[in-house]
Amino acid sequence: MARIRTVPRKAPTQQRSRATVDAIVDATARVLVRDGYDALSTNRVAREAGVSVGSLYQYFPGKEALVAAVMEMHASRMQESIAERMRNSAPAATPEEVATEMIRAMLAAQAAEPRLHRVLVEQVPRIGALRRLHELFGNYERLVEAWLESNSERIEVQDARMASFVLVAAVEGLVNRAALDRPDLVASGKLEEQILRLILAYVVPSYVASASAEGRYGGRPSKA
Amino acid sequence: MARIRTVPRKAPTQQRSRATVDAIVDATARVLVRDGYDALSTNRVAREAGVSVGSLYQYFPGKEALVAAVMEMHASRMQESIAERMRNSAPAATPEEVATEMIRAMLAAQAAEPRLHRVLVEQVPRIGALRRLHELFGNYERLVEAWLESNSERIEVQDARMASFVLVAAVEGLVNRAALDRPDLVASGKLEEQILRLILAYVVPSYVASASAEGRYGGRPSKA
Amino acid sequence: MARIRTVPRKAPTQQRSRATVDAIVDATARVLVRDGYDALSTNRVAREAGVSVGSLYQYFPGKEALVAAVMEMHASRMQESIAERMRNSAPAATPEEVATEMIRAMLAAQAAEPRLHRVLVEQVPRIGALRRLHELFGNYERLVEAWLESNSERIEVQDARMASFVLVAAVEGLVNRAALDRPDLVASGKLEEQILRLILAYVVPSYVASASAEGRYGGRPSKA
Amino acid sequence: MARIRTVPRKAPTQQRSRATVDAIVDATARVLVRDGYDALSTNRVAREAGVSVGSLYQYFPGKEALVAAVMEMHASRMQESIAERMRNSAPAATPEEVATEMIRAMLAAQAAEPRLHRVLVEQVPRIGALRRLHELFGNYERLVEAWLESNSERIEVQDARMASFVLVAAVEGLVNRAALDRPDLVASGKLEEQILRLILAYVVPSYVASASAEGRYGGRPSKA
DNA sequence: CATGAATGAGCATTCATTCAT
DNA sequence: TATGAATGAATGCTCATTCAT
Repeated sequence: MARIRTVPRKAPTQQRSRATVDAIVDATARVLVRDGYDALSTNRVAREAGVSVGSLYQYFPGKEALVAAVMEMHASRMQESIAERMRNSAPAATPEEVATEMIRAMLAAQAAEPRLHRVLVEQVPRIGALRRLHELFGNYERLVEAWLESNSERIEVQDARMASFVLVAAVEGLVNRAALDRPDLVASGKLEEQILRLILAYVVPSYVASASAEGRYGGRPSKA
Repeated sequence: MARIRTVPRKAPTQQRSRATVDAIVDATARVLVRDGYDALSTNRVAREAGVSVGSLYQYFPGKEALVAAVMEMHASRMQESIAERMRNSAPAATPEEVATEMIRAMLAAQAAEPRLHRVLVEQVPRIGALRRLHELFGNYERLVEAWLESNSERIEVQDARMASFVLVAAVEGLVNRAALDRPDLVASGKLEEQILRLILAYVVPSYVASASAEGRYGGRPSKA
Repeated sequence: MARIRTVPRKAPTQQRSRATVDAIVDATARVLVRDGYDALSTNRVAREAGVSVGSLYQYFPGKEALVAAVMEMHASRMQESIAERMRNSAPAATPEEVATEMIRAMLAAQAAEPRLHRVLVEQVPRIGALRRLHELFGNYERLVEAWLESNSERIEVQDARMASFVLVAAVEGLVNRAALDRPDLVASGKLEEQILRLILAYVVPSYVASASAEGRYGGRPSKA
Repeated sequence: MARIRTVPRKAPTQQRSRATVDAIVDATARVLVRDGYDALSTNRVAREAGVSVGSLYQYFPGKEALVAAVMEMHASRMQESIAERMRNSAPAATPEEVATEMIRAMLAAQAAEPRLHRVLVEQVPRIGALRRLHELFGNYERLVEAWLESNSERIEVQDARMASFVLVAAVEGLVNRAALDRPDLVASGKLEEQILRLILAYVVPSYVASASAEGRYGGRPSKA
């Protein structure tokens, strides 16, 4: 497979070109959502953007670069959305509250542009364009890791790094699958509840053990 | 996008036909592994199979159908591999043993043809052929649900159906991500251990709470 | 500059494809003559040949290969034309007669398809396609060299190899220029006469010296 | 092929314009040498010249005009170089000396910018721009004709006009072919020697006849 | 005059698909 | 049934040229 450049050819300096680039990126997102990755072509995007192919190639060396730009845009927005939420959350909070906040952030970030997110995750082949999304998940992992370590005295896992990978990967898969197959769980808030249980049980089993016994987190109320 | 048929045009009845079809499917798998989904074309597959394009079209209506057939083959083998394992496991076993067995089956199924599996998971989501894999996971869910219900007296979850969805989705995401980004965790067996902890902690927190205190499942040994 | 293949992709086996290939080569020659090398494109040739682009690409990997095929055809015909003439010439002949025969062969070969020859020589860039023509001239040189050596006792040059290069290159240039700028000289037979003088004077000055004094070869009749 | 203008759109009057035009022509020559005729594009030349495409089009109507300008420049320099040499040569000289001087001038003119010359001769014939070079050779012919006539009493040809055509065309072909295929002959000076023999033998066979017998001009020393 | 963003016709090339043999 | 020659729509991409700023 030939090396593929995903870097924009040149930075648009004038105002007019800035608008062109934006129109192209937006058009790419639209085509991606409407027709899917395989049906996306430079000519189609150009037409959709109301721009000539030539102009498109002035800024993007090809299909991959277009998708990479959309990916970048989407990842930035998700990132920002999450950062925003974290900033606004109470400074001193229980692990449970922090975890809840993170899960909600993750769900909200995906919920902003659900169809675009779906296409991006589902259809974009594992090319360079996904790197940006990997970074994003990497950031997540580090956030989770930090959270685990800052609560080390109450946490019951040894390897915080591995644990953060396990958690983020599991939650990611769960959220994506749910978005596809069980939107009802997302809407009803049950997904959130169950993810919370999954996470907390993994991290502090003893805590959930007692909470579950009281019927929280979808646990079975103890008979006694 | 035009409606795409992924169903074989006719079932091969004679023996020679059967051999032709097999040769084509095998060739597709080979091309898929060697060159990737994008480089796959009907002409190339036909050449690889030592068959004329015309013959190929006699049995498969197009590219998608080829990949679907490979997917079907792969999913069947995974299914069979798992069923086999489950049949061979002891009839009366602890939840822990059953869960371990299921996780191992899942990992083993993927490990059988790792490169094909990777291509299928990475590149094929773009087309509808992934549905077959989803079915497979649907089967999983029912298996897990049955397991949960047959152990209902010891299980600490209320809604077995939802729990099975949560578990399978989480594990699926985890296994796929790990296969792509952390093969080391798979190889070392740590992934298996952590998945086990994730599952059991979710299902029977109290059980893990005590086990974790003893240092099992990557838990932190209690100081006492 | 990327490596360019000029080799046909596959040999046509069936009768139908043989006709297709011929149609393509003929169309290439026609386009070459009518529109020139730069205006030649695969699509245009295909249209001219009444064939689809796809068919063209089945046999020729690109523009260069098309031109190479035409070149091959033309060179073969020239070669054959020359060989024919040489075979038919008297076995025992004076150097003068042999030289005359060779010059006539060269002129006749070019005269067969003058416009195609002109385009080929003038416009085709120095790519692989010209190699065939170089071979042809190489053959000429060897022919001339052999002639020089077989007449060594009367010939007044030392290095037959270099002399043959000088002769062929000079005559080639002369013939081409004359074909372009002085067709009158070609038609009147004066070019032939002058080339003969040029060659013979170079090879056996003493011979021409006396002949020229008698007014042959465009020489000035001696006053005496 | 559409009619192509190769004439500059307007003559640059101001000094700044003059500099711009020079920069463009120089850039064209550089691109021609570095990348060849096919890779030459107006945008590329503009970039190379540090000028905007718009400015380029202010002075040159297109790609062909650029090359024509370079050709013009190159031809002028060759012309000048030759005139210079002729002026500096001794007024009363033998035909041999004059011929030698002319050949040297021709070779030297080509040698001044060998790579540019090569590109121009090899790749540019395709467009009309070569006409300028033909003019140059026309000038040569007139020079040679004059020389022949001023030595009419010693020259052994009748038609000086035709003879000059024959000589210039033959030498042109020889020099070009040698530049492409036998640079060794050029470097060693043997080409010069052979051209001299070719010319003189054609013009004054009797002279060469005796000289050749003494082993000059690559002749075979007479046994006696 | 200079700039460079924008244009779009046109080119090379591929590939799913058909159908005469 | 099998073959493979033929098709042509569609894709990625370039570049000469224009024109608003």
